[in-house]
Amino acid sequence: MGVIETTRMRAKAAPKRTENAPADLPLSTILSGDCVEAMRSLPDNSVDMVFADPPYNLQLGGDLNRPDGSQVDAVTDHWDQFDSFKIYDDFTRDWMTEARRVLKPDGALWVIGSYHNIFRVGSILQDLGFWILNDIVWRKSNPMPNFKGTRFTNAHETLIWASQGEKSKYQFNYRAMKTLNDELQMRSDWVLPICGGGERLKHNGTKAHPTQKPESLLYRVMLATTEKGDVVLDPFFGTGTTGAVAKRLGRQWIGCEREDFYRDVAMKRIEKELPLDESALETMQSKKNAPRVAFGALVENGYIKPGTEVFDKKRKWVATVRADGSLIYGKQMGSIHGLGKDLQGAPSCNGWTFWHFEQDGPGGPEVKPIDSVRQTYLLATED
Amino acid sequence: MGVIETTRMRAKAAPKRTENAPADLPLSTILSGDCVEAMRSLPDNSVDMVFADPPYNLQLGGDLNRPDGSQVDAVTDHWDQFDSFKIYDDFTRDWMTEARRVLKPDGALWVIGSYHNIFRVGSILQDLGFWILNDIVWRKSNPMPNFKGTRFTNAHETLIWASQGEKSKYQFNYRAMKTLNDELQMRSDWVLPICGGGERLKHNGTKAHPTQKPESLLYRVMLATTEKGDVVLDPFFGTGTTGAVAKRLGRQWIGCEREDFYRDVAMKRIEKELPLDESALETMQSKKNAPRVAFGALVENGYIKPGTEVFDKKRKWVATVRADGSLIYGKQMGSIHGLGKDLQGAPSCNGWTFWHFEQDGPGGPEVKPIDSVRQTYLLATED
DNA sequence: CGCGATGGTGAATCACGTG
DNA sequence: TCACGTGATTCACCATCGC
Repeated sequence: MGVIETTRMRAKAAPKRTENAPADLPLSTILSGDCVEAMRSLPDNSVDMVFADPPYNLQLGGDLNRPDGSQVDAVTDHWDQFDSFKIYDDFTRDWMTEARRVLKPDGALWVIGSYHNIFRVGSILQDLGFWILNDIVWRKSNPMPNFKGTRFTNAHETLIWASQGEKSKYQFNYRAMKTLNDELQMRSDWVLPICGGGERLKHNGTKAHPTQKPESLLYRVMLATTEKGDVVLDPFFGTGTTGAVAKRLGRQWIGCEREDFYRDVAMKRIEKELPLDESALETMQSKKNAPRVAFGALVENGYIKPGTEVFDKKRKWVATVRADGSLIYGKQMGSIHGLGKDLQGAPSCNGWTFWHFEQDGPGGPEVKPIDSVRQTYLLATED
Repeated sequence: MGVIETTRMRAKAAPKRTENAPADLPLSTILSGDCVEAMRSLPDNSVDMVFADPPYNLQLGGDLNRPDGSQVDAVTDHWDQFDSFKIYDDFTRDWMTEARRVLKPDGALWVIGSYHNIFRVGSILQDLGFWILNDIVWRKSNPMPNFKGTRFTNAHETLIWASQGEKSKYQFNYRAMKTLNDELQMRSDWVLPICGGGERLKHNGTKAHPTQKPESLLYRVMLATTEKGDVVLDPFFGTGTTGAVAKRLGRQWIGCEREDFYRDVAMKRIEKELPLDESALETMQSKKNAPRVAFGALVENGYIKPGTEVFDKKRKWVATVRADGSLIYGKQMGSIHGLGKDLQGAPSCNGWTFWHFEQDGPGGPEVKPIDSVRQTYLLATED
């Protein structure tokens, strides 16, 4: 599907990720000049993530004044002026096409925008074949009020997270996000303060860049969808928030930035940044990443004896472990997963958490899921 | 600006609004058949607001099961099936063009969608010449989780509020919104629960419509951007939430709906709906222009005595008025808005209508909202 | 009547490797 | 490309029922 015919990146096995990026990548570098030209110098399929904070195409009519008469420092820099939607759309399609080429087949794109541009960006991204995974609302805890009282306070910006295609094996650190959110799934609305205070870069007393993003935003983006050592490309580098957070989190980075002044500010900023040490970078891992253990191996190795009785939480079914690691219940038999599935009449079943057994504990017999034995086995057999 | 040349509706003085709609408008009617055809029967420049909840084009894969094995009842209805983005875009452009014609020059369009369709919708709306005023995020307080742990919980939907053009004199009831939001400017992110419980329409025990919207959402939309007597058109009427809320708030409504069954359900629903009485509506109307009155001023001026007991309609909570105009309930205290909000656990609360008190009347004690005291105060202090 | 346990459900682009 | 086996995975709210 898609209006525009594209070379759809098809599903492939996720390549083994290493901390070593291709030797010809200009890591920790801010490329100068137009970002499309700059990206052309990068090889195909070479970066793990693209984070883009493109110009917003703000259409502010004249100057905006606060009630006290002071003027709002609006985004009126020359790089943000576009004569029409068409020019903005062409610009968007250009940089995004190049970003798509540089991105690995299983890499992901993040773009941030406001209602002025995000609908153009989202549509074009879909037309190019990207597959939207989530739209994320950055809900600002301290937005600028609507001084004139003519609209709702514009209190959020929108991010789009997209993979190269529907079947791509994108990276999502589910467990790390759940941990970060107090053991609840991370939602699509993030409450974060805008960039200010000491974090806001100043030059001669005024803000160095009109739309500097908070580091907390990039922190969450990278923690959620990259691994240590991954390469992050930012085509609109600005003052280098992406680079600073990447360095801190042990990710590699490449930036593109047209303005000499911003490149200067960004490089100085990133040089000052200190990387977190190894132990701090450890995040909660999903069970998906653990090596697979066959239930039969536990029986073979004596962790569970043939003849052991296993049962579900409510003891509705009590089955017996056989020497080959299969279970038997009356005349029905099967693997821990298959038998659990059949007995419940469910579409599927995780036998590791469904079946329990009794074990002697300090205060008498204890009931534990058989998964606890697997954990013990994994610890004991670690290199 | 705009890719497509359109007849831009230019700024005009807002026409004097009356409660009498053009005589040839089919008010309180659900037009049958395709919504584009149905709208063709309506005259140019005749409705004050269009609220549209079009199909989202979800593009779902196979079945989805919860961790407990139960199956998610997905939206797989034929009306949500489109073969390509191009077909969806054409569909969108068609209904929106017709809606634009029917809409008055100073009228406004509201559209709701998710990331599947909202970027297409937003782009096309801009191409047609609509001027986006806000994008509003409906943050669901109780969304469905992401059962497989593959993405962020999709916890919001997006609404776009747009005028016919940049210079249109659209309606925005700033003060009503501020009052509704505990005397803070209403923000672009609204926390509201999804439609469930007694509000969710059922047919033979199952939901009558897969995507029924909560009345609170439409309530806020209409309270913010229409006046009493305004005509609201909903091209995707479904079970008639727009009609029901319009009737309650004293707005006129016209719906379009293809499915006989939904039209039946909607008509029966709206017939049962009771309009708010004049005084309640007058109150809301007057708020827009009324000078702001602090509850504390009423206490200061003796309209309400400190120590007065105030309570919600069901008398679940009985609080006491303190000298500074704050309320106290047990150990909790706050403004009339803040305490009401906290006790209910609601995102916001209009204390003026939430809290009531007893007053001696001709036939014994009467229960009145504290807002009635504000009205008395305003009358007494007029010039 | 209150309280806890239990079960149902909502606009959802919802797994992955092996053969 | 498809079929198959393994196995990872949920939050808030409501309705019902038992005590």
